[in-house]
Amino acid sequence: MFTDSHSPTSHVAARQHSLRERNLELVARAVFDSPAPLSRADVAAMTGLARATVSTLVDRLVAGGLLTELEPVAAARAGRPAVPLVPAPRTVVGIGLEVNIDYLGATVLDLTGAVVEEKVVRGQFHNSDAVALLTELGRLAASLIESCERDEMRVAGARLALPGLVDSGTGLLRVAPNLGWQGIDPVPLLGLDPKPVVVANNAKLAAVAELAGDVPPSFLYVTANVGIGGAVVVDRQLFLGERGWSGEIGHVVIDPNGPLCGCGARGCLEQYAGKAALMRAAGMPDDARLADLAQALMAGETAPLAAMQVAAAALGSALGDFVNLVDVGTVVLGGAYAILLPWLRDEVAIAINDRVLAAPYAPIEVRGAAAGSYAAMTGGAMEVLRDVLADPARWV
Amino acid sequence: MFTDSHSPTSHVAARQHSLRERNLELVARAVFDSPAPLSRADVAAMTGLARATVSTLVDRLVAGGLLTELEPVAAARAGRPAVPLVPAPRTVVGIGLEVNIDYLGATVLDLTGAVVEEKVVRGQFHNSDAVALLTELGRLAASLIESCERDEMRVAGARLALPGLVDSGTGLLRVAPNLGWQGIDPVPLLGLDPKPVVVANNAKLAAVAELAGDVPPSFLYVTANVGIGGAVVVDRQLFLGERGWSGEIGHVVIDPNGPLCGCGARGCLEQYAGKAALMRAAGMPDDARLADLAQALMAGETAPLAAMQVAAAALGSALGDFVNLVDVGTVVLGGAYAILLPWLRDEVAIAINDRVLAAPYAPIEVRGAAAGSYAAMTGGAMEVLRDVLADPARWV
DNA sequence: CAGCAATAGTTCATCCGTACAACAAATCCT
DNA sequence: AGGATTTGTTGTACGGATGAACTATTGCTG
Repeated sequence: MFTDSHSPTSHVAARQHSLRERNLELVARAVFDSPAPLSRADVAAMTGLARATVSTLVDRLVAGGLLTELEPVAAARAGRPAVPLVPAPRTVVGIGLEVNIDYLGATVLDLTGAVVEEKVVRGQFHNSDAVALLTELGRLAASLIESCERDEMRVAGARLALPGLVDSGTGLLRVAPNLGWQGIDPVPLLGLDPKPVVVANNAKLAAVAELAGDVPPSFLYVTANVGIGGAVVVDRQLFLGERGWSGEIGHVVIDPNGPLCGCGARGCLEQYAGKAALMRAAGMPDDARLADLAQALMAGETAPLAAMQVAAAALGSALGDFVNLVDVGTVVLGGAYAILLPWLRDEVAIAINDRVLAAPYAPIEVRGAAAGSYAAMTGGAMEVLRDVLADPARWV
Repeated sequence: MFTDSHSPTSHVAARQHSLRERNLELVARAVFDSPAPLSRADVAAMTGLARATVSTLVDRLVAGGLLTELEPVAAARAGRPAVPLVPAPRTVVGIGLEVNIDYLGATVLDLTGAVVEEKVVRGQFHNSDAVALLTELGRLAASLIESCERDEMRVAGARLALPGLVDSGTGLLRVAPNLGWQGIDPVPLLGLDPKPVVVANNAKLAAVAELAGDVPPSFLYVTANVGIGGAVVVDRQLFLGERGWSGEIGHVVIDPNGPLCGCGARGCLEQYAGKAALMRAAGMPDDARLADLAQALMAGETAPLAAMQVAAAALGSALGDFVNLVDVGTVVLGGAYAILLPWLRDEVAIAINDRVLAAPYAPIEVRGAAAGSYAAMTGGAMEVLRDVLADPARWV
């Protein structure tokens, strides 16, 4: 009755071995987290481990290709110069895959966060053939993997980002309305058998990409491509929900008497702040380009400006509910919203803070996403590398 | 950049000592979780620890008063009879305190989950004096503590449940609208200095009380007293949000053109499914008793029945949004909603499942709360004991 | 009822990983 | 040049888990 959460490791017996694993992780994290390179002595001081212990752990991480020693550089003070430790470039890599409405692609990131390779194929994938596309993406990924392994990099795994409801347990794609896909098991179609591939919703992986920048540990992420996607990040960790379906903000009720939505309900957020709704309200064709809308806005055209007001108010209302329910202090606007930020930010912030009960005590900050295009691909690769860091013992 | 969450312990060096702590926890949990008493050998089999290890750990837990050995009872098979291990009664206890709109009280629970002592004082605390009430509650708690210690029980700590916005970091009560309190630091007012007291919102602690029963590991909890409170439980753990203000479902927008709410916005859930709104819609005085409403409903009176329809639809809509954002498969209705369950459950379930995008793949279950009155007090005491179990090393 | 099989719990030598202290290495300062 | 200072390494000690052997206590069987 008094038992709380069983984290993956918490119901497993702790052996001597576990100490090593945990301290390996601790040391690796210390180096990866630090803005400047650390020495063994620095790590010892930060972690509280003995210098001797840190030394053996670091040696192991270096041998395993997770860390690299730089040339010792004399400090401005007395004493033996320290050996700077940094994440190892181009040894272990993670792969991010994505199918979106107008492109598919793959990116390879190494432990330094550098893009080792990236390939993107543009197209129009509205109502597309899942088997064909995923096979193509699989081939693309396979060529990247081969290239990596030729250069003696170890591929830690891959994450596939899809714009739909993905079951986090089984990896099944329940439905991706904008692709016209449903009931698909995407992993086998990629044909990357020996490599572990995990599937997730693209908004969630895009949110992970924000963690590379200067973002608070907890935030809500909202993005618009064709649909509206959302994600919850708590303490730098994705909050997926029971089955990976959290953050579905697109169909929050704005007005029970509002326009009919594709989902069957009335007055969903998507009918106010979705891309199509936005374009229509701005007096432009549904599939107009975002750049055209931005241009019209900069030109000061009234219909587009009014459309943004409506969208911002709706978005703010939905996000206000979101914050009331989840309580995080920051909202990050990504995708199309990041581009339209100048016309959204203040209005959204006002609407949110109007609705959030706790706002008087701690106002909610609204900001734009830092990660650029292909954020989901990047975030996916990052997630793979986060897993490596969470259990470095597997890789040394 | 690839760093994920730092749980309280995860950035601390693991020493030999940590092994002991973790395995103590593991063994304690195994015994506490098991429906039937376990032997040392059973625990060893379940945890994967060696029998020798389990023996020393169990000895320590028994010596520390967390576990008790029952009389060996011969099994129906060959072999030396096992010594059954069970949670120790009346050794270590947790205290739950609560101030609510019509009562204040304290309860003492031991590790078996039994109520050791409980005291409740009824009253009308709408717009009450915080200092006086908390002083009174403190005195009441002190007498319970004294009584416990006279009987050689160790008091592990206390949780104070308040119907308002509590800052989980500092323990400050920002505002409790129905008590008429704001900007209060409640802990010093209790005057229980040496004992650690943690403050939390009462809906959240009431949700914890549900964990004693047969409830799925993740659920949303909604309760109505005067205001509407909510909580998120994920994997048997309270999800508090960044500052402890999660689950504030009472002011989710139901209709932007709806009635004006005390919070300043329009069409909040509280205006449809709050106790006062409900009574008014039923044609009864705002402060009518719940039993009267239930009786009217059982008598089949039309106005009350219609009121329930409206409330259920609103509640379902808000909960639908909630589930879309947080993704859990179960909703538990507590407080007044538990009593009104027969007139709420089906309507709420239909409304939720109408709105939840993922419902076709996994319908949302709506159920009533199992914990009775004073659920927050009970949940608070349970939380204290959960902390004991999370770190038994501190108590042996 | 004696002897054997089976199961629970304990004892002890061993292994593994961290800690501490002493030491070697490499620099700055005077 | 020599002391001070800091880094990294080496070797011994210690704490905790382990597995095998051992004791304790039962049921089963002839």
